[in-house]
Amino acid sequence: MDRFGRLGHSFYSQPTLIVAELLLGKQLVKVERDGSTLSGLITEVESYIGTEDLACHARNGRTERNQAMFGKAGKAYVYFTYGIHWMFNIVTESEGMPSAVLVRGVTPIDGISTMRQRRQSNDKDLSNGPAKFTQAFGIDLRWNNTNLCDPKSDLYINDLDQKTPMFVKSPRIGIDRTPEPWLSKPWNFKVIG
DNA sequence: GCAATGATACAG
DNA sequence: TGTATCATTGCT
Repeated sequence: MDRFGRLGHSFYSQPTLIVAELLLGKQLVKVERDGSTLSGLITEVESYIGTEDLACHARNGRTERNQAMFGKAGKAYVYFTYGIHWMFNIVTESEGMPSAVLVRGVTPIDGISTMRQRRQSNDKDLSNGPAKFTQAFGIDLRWNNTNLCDPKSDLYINDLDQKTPMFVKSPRIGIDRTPEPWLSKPWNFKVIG
């Protein structure tokens, strides 16, 4: 599982759009308390870049909710929204520059039976959305600020040493009230097929 | 097309 | 302290 190695801080500290593109096709892994493993290949990501980006949660500066984004690259920023859903982001750039990549979908690889238990859906809808994915993987506030680079952390991303798959760029999803030019920035990357 | 469901942010 | 909003999902 860990054969190709966990991605480290130097990977995540690259410019956000670079990290976002390179994350496509990488293997997101979570080790459960019982020792079993959940994993999936990242299929869709979205970038939120700094205080200038008016769609980014850090647009109004640091708050209790978004403080993880101001931390080191490679840490998780997890937040609750719509009263129901958890969202999982990976912090990018240098410390103090609040930017992150939202994981919006993965293709399940390991632990599919666990994902089926946690979600009541057909296999197609197991993890093909930002909150579907966190529910399938059991990710919530407890993973906020988790350092994905730490060899001891139960959540990390594995470099499979594969070429970045073909993908399309689109405007970001669900940010309708964001003013231009940020509304139209093609910062949603989605693998084709 | 819209309800669910509650934390967050900001106005007053 | 009140309330509009929300980086969504699932059902009608």
